[in-house]
Amino acid sequence: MTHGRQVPPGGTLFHEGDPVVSIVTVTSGMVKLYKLFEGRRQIIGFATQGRFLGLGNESFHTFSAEAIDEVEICSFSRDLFDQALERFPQLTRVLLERARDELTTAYDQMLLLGRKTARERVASLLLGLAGDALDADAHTVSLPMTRNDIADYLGLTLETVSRVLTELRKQHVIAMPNAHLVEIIDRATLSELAYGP
Amino acid sequence: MTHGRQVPPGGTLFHEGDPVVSIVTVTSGMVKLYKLFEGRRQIIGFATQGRFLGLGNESFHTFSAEAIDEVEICSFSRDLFDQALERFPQLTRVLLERARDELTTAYDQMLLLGRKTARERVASLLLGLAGDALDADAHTVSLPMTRNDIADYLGLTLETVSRVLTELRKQHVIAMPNAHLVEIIDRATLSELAYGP
DNA sequence: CGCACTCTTGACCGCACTCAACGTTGGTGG
DNA sequence: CCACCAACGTTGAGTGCGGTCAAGAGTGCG
Repeated sequence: MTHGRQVPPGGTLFHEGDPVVSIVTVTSGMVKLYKLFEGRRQIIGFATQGRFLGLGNESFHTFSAEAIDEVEICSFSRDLFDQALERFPQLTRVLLERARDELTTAYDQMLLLGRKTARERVASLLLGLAGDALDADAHTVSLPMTRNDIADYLGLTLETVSRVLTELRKQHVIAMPNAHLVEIIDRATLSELAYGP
Repeated sequence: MTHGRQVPPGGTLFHEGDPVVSIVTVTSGMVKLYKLFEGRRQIIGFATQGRFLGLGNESFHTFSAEAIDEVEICSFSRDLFDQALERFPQLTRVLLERARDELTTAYDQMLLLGRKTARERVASLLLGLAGDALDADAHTVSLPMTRNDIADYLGLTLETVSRVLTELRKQHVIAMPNAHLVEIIDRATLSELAYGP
């Protein structure tokens, strides 16, 4: 069966280790995907409109998923999904391409987590979200997640995230109309921080 | 065309950004896969026997690959690979499954890089390599790579890696017949460090 | 209004990094 | 065969970036 659903902020879609009973796609809103270890949390990605959670065919979820704001999702039962794969073999290719994309971003994130400074990490996030936006070169970036979420995504603490944002603001690299909206003022500086010269 | 080749230690298989001209699998030896940023290096994985480098169909390599010890590889031309995908559609499924596996390990590594201490990172590496070994529960782990390679894989410095290994040795968690061979003595402690209780 | 939650800012701390010296090992050529 | 050297690994001393702890300032909701 296919089936739409609303999930309120903070609502759980599934947990790591849960058996995969249905394939989920995000219709609107933002979902955080994370893993836990000894009370510590690593957010491995933020999923927005159009994103598959998982790539089908796995038995258990390898991460947890939780709504950040009001989220709409669409679920297919595994059976239906598997039937679709039988009927439209091309679909496997599409999934493979998705997997490739996710691997590429995962590798980029490993570089960030292993080798970038706090400033560079925040700059990378801002440009990453700016690029994700529908309007490709948007000057404003929305940050619906909390500072804690950002920290757990970037391998930092919420205080460090806050300090870096303040610093970038004072240096007129960004402006912040409010705590969850960033205007990119000096994209060149941000880009050099995130990706080098 | 398909085509086997030997690569000496330190030899380059390809660089990040190079166009993908052939699909490469590792036949023997160990290859390090890495990305560079501003002179810093992040090793995203070590590939051993049987591993595909890349998952076909991408235009450019997303990481560099370099031999650690004496390596044998087998390359297929892209054309041949694409033909095989046409003829044996099931192959796409196999690739998708590989991609899933690599994503799972990438997510685990993101947790490690973002949220684990130096001790926990080294313990994770040792148990990871022990699990990779053909003999599943081998209690000796081979470390053909340098301390620098290990550091760049774990998001640490070579000095920290060396210090942690020394510490684990002094605490009789491991023994080291030589610098590139580790005997696991207290697997329980190692496992608790790496994966929690 | 009051409570709870988030964000910001400050003071201090500590884990891992940096810099430096020394030890070990393996390869090379006299 | 051994002296030399370069690469790698280990260890020590000191530093600093980001973490921890704590206080205060918004902000939104019942």
